[in-house]
Amino acid sequence: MTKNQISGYIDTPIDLESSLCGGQSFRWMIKNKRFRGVIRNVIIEFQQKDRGICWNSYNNDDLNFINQIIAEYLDLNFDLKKFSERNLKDIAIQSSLDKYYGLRILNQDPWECLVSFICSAASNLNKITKNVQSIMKIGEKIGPEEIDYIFPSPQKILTFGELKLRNLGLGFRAPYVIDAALKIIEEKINLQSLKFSSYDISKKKLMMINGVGEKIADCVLAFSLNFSNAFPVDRWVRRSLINQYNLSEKLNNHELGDWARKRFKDDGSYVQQYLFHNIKN
DNA sequence: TGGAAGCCTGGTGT
DNA sequence: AACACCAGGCTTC
Repeated sequence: MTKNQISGYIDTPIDLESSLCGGQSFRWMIKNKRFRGVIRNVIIEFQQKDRGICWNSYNNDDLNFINQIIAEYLDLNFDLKKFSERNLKDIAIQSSLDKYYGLRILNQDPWECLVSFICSAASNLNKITKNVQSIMKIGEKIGPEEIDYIFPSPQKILTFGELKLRNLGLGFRAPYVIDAALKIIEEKINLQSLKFSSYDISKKKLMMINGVGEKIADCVLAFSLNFSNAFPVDRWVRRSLINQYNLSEKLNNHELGDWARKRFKDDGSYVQQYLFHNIKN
């Protein structure tokens, strides 16, 4: 038997709290200042340490692989310093950077991300987390902790059924999750392939799913499909845009999103998260 | 074609 | 204590 447990250190500013538990992902558990979760079937723990973070993996000891999936998940190729420099004159972005420097856009599994944000409709962080974590437990348990599950496949969720999803507390969102699972099983949508389509086409495809409108589609595009120009507009970001950039209350969320995508381009997803955190907390 | 009601349900405020 | 009201949105009318 191998030990299966390895660790490492990443010397880059990463704010674990805002990145992992700030509303992009809902499956990280904090215990003794350690953030535990599952990335690509590998159980990982992160902890803030000195200028960066340290990590442990528990069911995989392939160092190259772990380094690679962590770098991908935490978007380590994105240069926050340059991001800040590009937006030096933007007071709203700078004031948020002061507080949340190290907040990063995650690269999550698209299926898990899609289900999570379908659950987010008219909900709140606590409730979404409960919903997502109970769905997660439909999947395979791979470790001793409460959080150590592989997120269930579309087929598994479909088999589990709408009624039981309702009973987990999803409410009116349950049939939406089922519709998403169905469209993926029937290959009407291939989430992985969306990475290689344009922003507009990928977004339209996602919005074919019942319960997925512009906001949820943008979240999935930004937080799991690597579309850095995606800019989800919820009521908080709406308020932030109107206040900080002096925009009219009369603009609807679609128009605000268009405005932001034009203005921030490939910084969009980062700008959105920084504005979101700054207005919420 | 825009705008508001309705949807599940847990949490918060009164 | 019980009750209204709302929440990181979408669909329907």
